[in-house]
Amino acid sequence: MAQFDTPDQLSLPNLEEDVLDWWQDHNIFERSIEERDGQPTYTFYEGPPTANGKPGIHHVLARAIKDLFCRYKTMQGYQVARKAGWDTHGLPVEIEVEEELELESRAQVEDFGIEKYNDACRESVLEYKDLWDTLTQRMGYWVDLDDPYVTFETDYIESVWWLLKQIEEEDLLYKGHKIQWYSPGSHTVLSSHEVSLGYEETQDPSVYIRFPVAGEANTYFLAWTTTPWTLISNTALAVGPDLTYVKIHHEDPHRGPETLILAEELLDDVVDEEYAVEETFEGSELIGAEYEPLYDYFTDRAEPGEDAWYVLGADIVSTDEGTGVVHMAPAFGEEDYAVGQERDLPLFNPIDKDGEFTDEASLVAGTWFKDADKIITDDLKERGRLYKHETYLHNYPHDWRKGTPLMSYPVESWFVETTKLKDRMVELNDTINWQPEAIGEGRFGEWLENNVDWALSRRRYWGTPLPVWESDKEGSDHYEVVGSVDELREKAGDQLPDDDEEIDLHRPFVDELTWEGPDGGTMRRVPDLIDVWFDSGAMPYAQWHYPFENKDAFEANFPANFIAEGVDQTRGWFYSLHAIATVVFDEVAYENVVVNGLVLDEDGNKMSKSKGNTVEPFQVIDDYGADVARWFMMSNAPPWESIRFSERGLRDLRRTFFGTLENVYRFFATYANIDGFRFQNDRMPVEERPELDRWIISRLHTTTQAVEAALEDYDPTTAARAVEDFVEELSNWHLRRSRSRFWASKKSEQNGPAGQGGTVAAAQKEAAYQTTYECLEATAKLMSPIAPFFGEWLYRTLSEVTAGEADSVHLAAFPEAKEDERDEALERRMGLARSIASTTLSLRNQAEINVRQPLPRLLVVTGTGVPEAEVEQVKDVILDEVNVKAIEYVEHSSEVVSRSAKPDFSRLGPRLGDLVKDVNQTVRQLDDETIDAYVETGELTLTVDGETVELGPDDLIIQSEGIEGWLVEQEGEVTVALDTDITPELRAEGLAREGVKRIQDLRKEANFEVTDRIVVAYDGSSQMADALAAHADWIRNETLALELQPSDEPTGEAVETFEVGDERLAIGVRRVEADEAMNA
RNA sequence: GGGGCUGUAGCUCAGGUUGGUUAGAGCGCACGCCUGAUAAGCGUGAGGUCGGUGGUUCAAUUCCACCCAGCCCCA
Repeated sequence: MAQFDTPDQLSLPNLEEDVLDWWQDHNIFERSIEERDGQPTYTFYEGPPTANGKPGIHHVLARAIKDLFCRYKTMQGYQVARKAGWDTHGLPVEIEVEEELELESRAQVEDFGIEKYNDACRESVLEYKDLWDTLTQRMGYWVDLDDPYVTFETDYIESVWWLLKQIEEEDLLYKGHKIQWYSPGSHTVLSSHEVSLGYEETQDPSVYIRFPVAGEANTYFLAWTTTPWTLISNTALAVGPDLTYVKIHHEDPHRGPETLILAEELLDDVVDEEYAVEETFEGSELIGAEYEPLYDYFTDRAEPGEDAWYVLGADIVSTDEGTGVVHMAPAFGEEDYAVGQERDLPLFNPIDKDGEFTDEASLVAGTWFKDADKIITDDLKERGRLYKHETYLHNYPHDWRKGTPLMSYPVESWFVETTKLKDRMVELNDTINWQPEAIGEGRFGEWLENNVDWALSRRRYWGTPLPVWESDKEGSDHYEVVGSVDELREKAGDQLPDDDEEIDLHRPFVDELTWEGPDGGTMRRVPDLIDVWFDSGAMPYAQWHYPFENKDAFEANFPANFIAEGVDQTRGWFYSLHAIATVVFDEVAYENVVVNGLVLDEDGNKMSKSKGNTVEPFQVIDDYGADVARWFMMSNAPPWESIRFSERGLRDLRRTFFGTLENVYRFFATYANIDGFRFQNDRMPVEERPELDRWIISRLHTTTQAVEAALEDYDPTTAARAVEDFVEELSNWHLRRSRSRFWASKKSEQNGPAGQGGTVAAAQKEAAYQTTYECLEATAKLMSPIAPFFGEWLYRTLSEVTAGEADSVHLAAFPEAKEDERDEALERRMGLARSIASTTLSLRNQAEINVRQPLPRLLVVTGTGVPEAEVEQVKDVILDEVNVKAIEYVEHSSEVVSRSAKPDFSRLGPRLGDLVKDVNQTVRQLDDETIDAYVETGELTLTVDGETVELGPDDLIIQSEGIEGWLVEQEGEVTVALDTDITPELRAEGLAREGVKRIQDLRKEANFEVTDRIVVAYDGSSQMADALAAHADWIRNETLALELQPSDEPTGEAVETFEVGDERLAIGVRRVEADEAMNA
C-alpha cells in the first residue's frame, strides 16, 4: 500500500537538487508552457543582464520576483513564455577588456585595432554565462536559456536599426550638440558612469568680477564664478527676471567710489564694506542691457549688445549663492549651453582637444585650461575688474583614470526628439501599474516631466553602430538612415559578403562601407555607436527579429503584462522601453512593473567587493536552499525597499515557517500511514465536519483570497505573510487541537467514548485527515510561486499517495477561494476561543496549577465583543485546551463585575475642548456605584473646574476589570475568571493524568512504536493508587495498555519510580507481542 | 549641490491615509508549561521619550516646518 513518505529532518538543499533533477527528467518547465497552448498569454520581458560579471545575491532577489509572478500566472492558466536575454554591448565590457589588454586611451585602442578589440569584447561579454545559467537553474528561475536573445547578434542589431529608421521617418532623429564631460587628459568624452566615478572634493577659486555697464561710467554688473578660465569665453550675463536687484554706491578701499549691480538678497553676503542702495528694481528691467566684454578676442565674431555681451533673463539664476548675476559661457556648461541655444548665442571655444588654450586667446595661449585660472584672475585684478577673490570647496568631476579635471564641452551627437512626445509618454505612464506606486509618479514621472531629447551617440567601439551615413561633400547636410541589411546591400552592394551569415554589423566593418550620395559626395558612416540602453529598450521587437521575422510572436507578446528590475533602471531600461514604445508604437511597453530595491548587508550597508561584505548566492543556496532565500526576500520586507540580508533571518525562517510546515506534514503522514488514509472516500461536505475543521477550511479560503488579491496587486510580501500566518494557525491551533482525533486507535473506536482526548467517531477522524490533507495541499500550491521546490515536494509527496490532479504543482491550478466554505463568524469566534484559552492559561500560570490538573469551571464576562452565544459554540475547544470542566458566563453589567471608566475622547474632545483633561481625571476615579448608575441610566453629571458637564450614553467607555473573589485576567475585550477549587474527584483525575504522562514517558524511553500495545504494572501511594484504579479504563485507552495492574514490584522493559507532588508512583511497562495482543 | 526613499522593542517589520490618552506581531532573551509533532509544541514576562526640535490642536507616533542619520538617483 502506498505510504506517505516520512523522511527524517529534511535537508532543503538536497530536496531542491532532487526536485531539479525531476523537473529536468520530466520536462516540467517545457510542459508548463506547452500545456497552456491556446490559453491566453501572459507576457513577461526579461531585462537582460550583462554576463561579464559574476551574479550576486541581488540577482536572486530580482529573479525571485520575476519567477514568482510567471509561475503564479501559469497556475492561473495563462501561457507564459519566458525568453532569456543577454545585454552584451557597452562600457562595462570595454572597461574590463581595456584592463585585461592594458589599454589606457583611445589612441591605444585604435593602435591595437578596433577589430581585435571588439573580438576581445565579444569573448569577454559571455565570460560568466555558464555561472549565470547555473545560478538561474539552481535558484529555480524558470526562463528559456536555450534560445536567448543576444544584443550583439546581427538579427538583433538589424531590428534596432529598423527602429531607428522608423524614428527617422517620423522626423524625430536629428543631429545636434550635447554638452558632455570631456577629459582633456585622455582626449575622450566620458560616459556619465565614468564621470560619477571621478567626483572629488576640490578647492577652486571663487571670484567676483566687475562687468562695466556700457554707457554708464564707473558702474558694473557684479558676477560670480568658480571657473575663471571660462571668463575668456564669456558671452552674456544672466539675471533672474523676477528677482530683486539693487544698484549700490560704495567706496572700494583700493579704487575709490563706484556703482555695483547685484541681487538684493545676496548683498550682505558679497559686499563687505559700507554701501548705500541707490536704486531697487526687478531683474526684468536689466534685460537687454549691454556691457563691455572682458576680453576682445572674439569681438570680431559678434556685435556687443546684439549677438552677445548683453544681459538676458533666465530661470536658472538663483540667489542660493553668487551675486544673482550669472556669467554665461555656453561652450562650457550644460545650463549655459541650453540657454545659449535658446537665445542663439555664439559659441566661443578657445581650447583645443588637449585642454590647452589656442593662440586665439593670446593671454593664456598654450596654457592648460585649469592653469589659466590664476593668470586670468591676476590679469583681471591688475585691470581692476576683480572685485573679490576667495576659495570654494565643492565636488568637481575628474578623469577616473588620470585624476585630471574634466571640462564640459559641446560634442556633436545624434538625438531622438523625445521632448516632442513628452506629454504622450506621461499620459501612457499614467496607465502603467507601478509597484511601488511612488516610483511611477515620483522618480519616473518627474524624470519624464523633465524629459530632454535622447542623446544616442557614444564615441566608443563595442556597440550597435548608429546606422547613419553622411555625405562628405562640403556644405552638404544630406544623410541616410539604413533600416535593414537589405537596404544596406542595396546601397553598398558588393562591399558586403554575399552570404548574409557572414555579415557583421559592428565596427570596423560598417565603417568601411561607403557609396555615392545624390549630391555627388561620398556617404560615410558617422563614427558613433548608440547608447546601450537603446539596445535593451529594443528587446520587445529585437528579441523576435521583428519585423523581419516572427510577426505573430511579437504581436502576441506586446506589450508585456509584467516586468521587474531594480530601482537603478528607472532612467535605464524602464525609460528606454517606454520611450521606444511610445515613439515607434504609441503604446506602453509594459503594463505592470515591480521595482526591487537594493540588497544591503546585515548592518544596512551597501554590499561591495571592497568592503568584503558581499553575500555569495551559491553559498546561501547551498547552506539554506533557494526557497528559504527566495521566501526571505519576499516576506521579510517589500522587495522595493532595501532589504537587509542576514543569515540569522534565513536560519529563523528555515526553522519557523519551513520547519513548522515540515512538522505538520510529518505529523499528518505518521498517522495517515497508521490508519491507511489515502483520501479514497468522497470528500466530506464541509458543513458536516467539526467546528475546528470548518474553521481552518474557512481560514484557508480567506488566506487564498488574500494571497490572490496580493499577487494580483503585485505585492508578494503580503502574499507570503498571509501564507505564513495560515501555516501558524494550521499547526498551532488546528493540528494541535486535532491530535486526539489522529491518535485515537482503530480498536478503541469500538469501545465507545472514554475520557477526554480519548476515542472519537470514525467520521471525526476522517474529517481530520481530509481537512489536514486539503490544507497541506492548498498550502503547497499557495507557496509554490515563491518557494517552487518545497511547494513541489509537498505537493508531490501528498499526491503520489492519493493520485492528485497534476504531475507537478506547477502544472496544477492555483487554489480557488470558495466563498461558500468561508464563515467569517466562525473565524471571529475561534479567535475569541484562542483569546479566552490563552487568558485562562495565563491564569493557571499565576495560580501555579499545571494544565494536567482539571479545574471545575471558568467564568467569562460577556459583552458586546464577547457574546455568550458565540463563546458557547466554541466551548468544547476552549475547555479541552485549558482542561477545565465547565464554562459559565457573567454579564458585563453584572454586579459582581467591577469596572472602570474612561472618556471617549473622540466624542468628548471636540465638545469639551480644554476641559476634557480635567474630565478625564475625574472619570478615571469614579467608584463602582457611580459607574453602575451610569451604565443603568446612560447619564452622568459631573462638576469639573466649577463647570457642570452632562455626559450621555457612549460618552464613557466602560471596561470590566475584576470579579469579586475570583482570580481574573484580561486581554483586550476578553475578561476571564478561574475557579481553582479542586475537589477530590478532580484531584483524582489530575493524578490519573499524571499517571498517563509517566506511562507515556516510559513508552518513549523504551522506544516502543506508537501503535504498540503494552502491559502496565504500578505501585503508588494511596491517593495515587486510588486515582489510577478509578480511571483505569481511560488510562488503558490512552496508553494502549491491555492491562493496568497494581503490583508490589512493577517490572517490564522500562521501570521507574516518580515523585508527583506529595505522591509516589512506581511503574513498569512491557510491550505485548502482536499475536498476544490479538488474543487479548 | 539638487531630487527621492527610509528612520517604530535587541533584530526584522506592521500600524498610522480618517490625530483620541494602554503603539502591535514574529524572532531573540528570561521564566514557566506541555510531552503519542519531542533536535518539536504552548503560555507568560521584560523590552519603546514611534530619529530630533519646533508648530497647529483640547489631544500628535499620526498633520505641518526645520534639522539629523542611513541609503539611492542625478550633477
